[in-house]
Amino acid sequence: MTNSRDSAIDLGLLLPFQISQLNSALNAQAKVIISRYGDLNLAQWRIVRVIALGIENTTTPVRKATGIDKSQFSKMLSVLEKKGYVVLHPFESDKRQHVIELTQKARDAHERLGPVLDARQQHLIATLSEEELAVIYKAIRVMADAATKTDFADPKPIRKEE
Amino acid sequence: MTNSRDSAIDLGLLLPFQISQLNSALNAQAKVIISRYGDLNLAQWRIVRVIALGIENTTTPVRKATGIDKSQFSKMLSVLEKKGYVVLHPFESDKRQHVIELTQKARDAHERLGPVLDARQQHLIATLSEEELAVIYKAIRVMADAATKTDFADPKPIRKEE
DNA sequence: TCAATAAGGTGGAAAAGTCAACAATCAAGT
DNA sequence: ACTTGATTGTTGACTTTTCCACCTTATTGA
Repeated sequence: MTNSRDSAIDLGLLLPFQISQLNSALNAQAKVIISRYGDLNLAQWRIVRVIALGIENTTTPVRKATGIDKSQFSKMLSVLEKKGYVVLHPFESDKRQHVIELTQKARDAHERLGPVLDARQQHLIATLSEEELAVIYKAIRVMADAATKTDFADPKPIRKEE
Repeated sequence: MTNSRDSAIDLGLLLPFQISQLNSALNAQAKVIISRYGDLNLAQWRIVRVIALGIENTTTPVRKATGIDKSQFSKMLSVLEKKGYVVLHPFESDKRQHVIELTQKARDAHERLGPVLDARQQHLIATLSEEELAVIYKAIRVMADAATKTDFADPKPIRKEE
């Protein structure tokens, strides 16, 4: 399990499969690292990070930036509030939304964890060149776009019995 | 949700995050396609496929090839057995394991779905060149390997309070 | 042969994620 | 101002996934 030679990644199988495997490994790694530095889970950490980086600070944009389902986002946000990582303020421009403000606790957590995760990112891409990274970013965009279609080449229209 | 422009994929954020997003999109796509052709879920389908392709046919190697957690693997396998996709035989070389045999039903399912998923794969990589694909496969290997470490560069040895 | 250790499988609990219904709000037109 | 339709966030039920502790089988080494 800790050795990639055991996994299907070396079997030359299909790409989505390999990406799934890679994602699992990355998730597990992130989870271990994050839990070592506090009591946030991955989703919660991502919310904190998006806000700490100043990317967004109101609910809907943060939710979309993190890619979290709105149901889970609502739950995670209330957990963050309970644990004292965020304070929610009314958002005057749209009273359905909230402005999310990080507490000192959240900023501290971000300052401790951020560098560690940056180091991890460096570690992940250490052996890849700029050009290769550019290819990867492009491929992610292309495939994410292609993944939105489910009705492409059906070899046969299919009538099945069960 | 169906439009990648709304997601973090365009935000230039960290790689693991983007991979996670991509994986979600691919999963959702695969789920739709597979459910259209039968009553298997992704994990079950992968088990069937690994066996149908003749890669492995005993429990532990199949489990490792599919990358599924051993607990879930056990459950999925018994579901497959109940639904009549596989028959389990004792494995004389190691009585803890089983030999997994596909039924005709499973082979039929594989013959129907395989080509569809091949078409999907083609669709996903349609705009990528051979060289780019090679880079991607390499990057997946490299990152999957790098993801097995959790104790690399700690910027500071860290003494934390909680 | 007999412990001791490792590996596989199982089942239950916990966590994460999904889905559908609902109320509040907004935007746009009338 | 009023109505209609869409968006947002919340909640609770439900499903899926992940984690963990236990038991059985193998393997190793006295």
